Amino acid sequence: MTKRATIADIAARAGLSKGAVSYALNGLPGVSESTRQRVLKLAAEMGWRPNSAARALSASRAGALGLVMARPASTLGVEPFFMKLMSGIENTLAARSTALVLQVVPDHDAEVEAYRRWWAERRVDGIFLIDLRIEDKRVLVLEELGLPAVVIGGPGHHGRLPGVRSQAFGEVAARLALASAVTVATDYSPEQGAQATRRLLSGTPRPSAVIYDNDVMAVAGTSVAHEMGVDVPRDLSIVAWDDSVLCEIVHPPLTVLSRDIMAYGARAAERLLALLDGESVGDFEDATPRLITRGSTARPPA
Amino acid sequence: MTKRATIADIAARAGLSKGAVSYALNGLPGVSESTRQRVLKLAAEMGWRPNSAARALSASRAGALGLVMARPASTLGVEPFFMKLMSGIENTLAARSTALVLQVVPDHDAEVEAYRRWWAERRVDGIFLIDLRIEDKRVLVLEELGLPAVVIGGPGHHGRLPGVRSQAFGEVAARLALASAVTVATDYSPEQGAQATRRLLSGTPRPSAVIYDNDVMAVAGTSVAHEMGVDVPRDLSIVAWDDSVLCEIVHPPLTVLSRDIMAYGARAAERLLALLDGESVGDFEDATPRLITRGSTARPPA
DNA sequence: CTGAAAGCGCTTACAG
DNA sequence: CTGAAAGCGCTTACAG
Repeated sequence: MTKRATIADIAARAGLSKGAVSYALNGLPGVSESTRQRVLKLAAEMGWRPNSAARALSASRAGALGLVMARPASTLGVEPFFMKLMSGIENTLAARSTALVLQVVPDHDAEVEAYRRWWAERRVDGIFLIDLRIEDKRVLVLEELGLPAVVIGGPGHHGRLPGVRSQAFGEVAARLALASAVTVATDYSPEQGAQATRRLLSGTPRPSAVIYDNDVMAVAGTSVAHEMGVDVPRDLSIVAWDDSVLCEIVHPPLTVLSRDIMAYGARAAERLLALLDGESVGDFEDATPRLITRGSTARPPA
Repeated sequence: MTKRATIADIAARAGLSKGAVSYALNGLPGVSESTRQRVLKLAAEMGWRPNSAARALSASRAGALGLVMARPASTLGVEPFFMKLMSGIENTLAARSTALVLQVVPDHDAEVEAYRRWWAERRVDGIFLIDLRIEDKRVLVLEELGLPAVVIGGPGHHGRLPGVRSQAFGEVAARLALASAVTVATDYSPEQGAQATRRLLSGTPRPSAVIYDNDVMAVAGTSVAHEMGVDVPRDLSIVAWDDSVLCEIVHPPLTVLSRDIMAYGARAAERLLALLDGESVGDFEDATPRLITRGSTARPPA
């Protein structure tokens, strides 16, 4: 096992004090440009990287950010959204030598517990908060603890207020003079997606189109249509909100609203880092979705 | 923002030295049972938790384990395997106050870079290594760095030697006197799964059954069969290795080989923790899969 | 059984 | 522009 270089090692080699080396390494004023260059070169040669614990202890910051996913075990991992989000966050953090600490818990109570523990242990400097609800108790806890947080709209919760979308849906339906426009609430699981579809397709009048709030429900709904002998897209158009490979591989491939989720995660990470640097960051917009037309949508028969 | 309690605070309240409090808190010999109880009670009252940085610095261990996923951005998140695995790992770690640090990178080179960085920064005490190949360079790097690791078989790489399965497949085929038993290599993406299926179904004799090494390929393959007018399961039986909601929601629902991935992750975490405690842990077996028969398999017509 | 002290590897005022 | 020193909150020999 190789040996790790410390600031003391660099100081000894450079004939400087540890303090001077620290200033040089951190780009702080107080050392001449020539010494700084010399120190930087030595540090690179010796493969020096700051000991995260030592820096965290002395600088009172963990150098890590936290993300808790509250999800029942059964639905875990069915939404590609989260892996992509994490990847986006993570790319940005790595460039700033900040770690992402992840915890998966069954519900919001456990999530709050995780925040309290992280705070008490000084594990993380800030939090990515997902699936925000109205009057969310998690927000209160984070404020009480003084843990900076950035809110990320998850699948199905695009931005801060889920209700906004149902309202917009209603308004557009009215503007287009649709005969009817129904919103059905689900828990985003394929089971409930299938069930809601079955109910809708059994009613009269039968809808000519359904928009699903995630990819798994859309795929489940497509399957239900098949079973019931409803042809997609001739008798029923289907749109999935948030694309994924799933939507491409089913038959017919689904028309989707697609967002660049990795970019979204990256922007959220930049936001949180800026917040920690003391910059005041306003609310930020969700990624704007793009419509990708595939095989599941068609003009209804006249 | 509430104030964090430190060992010094407890010591002051208890009228003890910091050292004594530390011994009491860590269950070390050297304090009377009554003082220990008193200290424990005080600590709980004051909501004390060890400062992770301080403990890491003095004890020379990070209190965190790392998992790097090397995946091209495009296929990220399509396999539910990883979220479940992380969740299993994570549950076990949380109980031992150990954090899971995650990094997503595009390839193995970047993965190795991440290990070096983590090592230099003392970010993690050990590594969960996934998708092991034969003569994997990552193993060498981890050994060189002295970073303990536990190998986890990922989707498609069940255990240490992918090749073992093709061989077993051939042997069983011979034993059952099958006319032919072909193995096609893919990159586990739905695209290649679809492509391989198309090729197989266009050949003569057309196979009566296909076993896919993950869920997405199986779903893609089912779609291809539909397109080509091959009825599943009458003309073609399909089995997916590793269950997921996907397999349940497509039409017909797929017969699968299912493993309890969360439990598998939990066991891997126990292994790695034991390794760090200096116990010698042997190789451990992959989770044994269970066959769940659904609608995609049938006896071929005589 | 307990206390006083050094040390982990950094950062950061404070003197020179 | 640079050096010596204290401190972050723990752990851990070492004396008593």
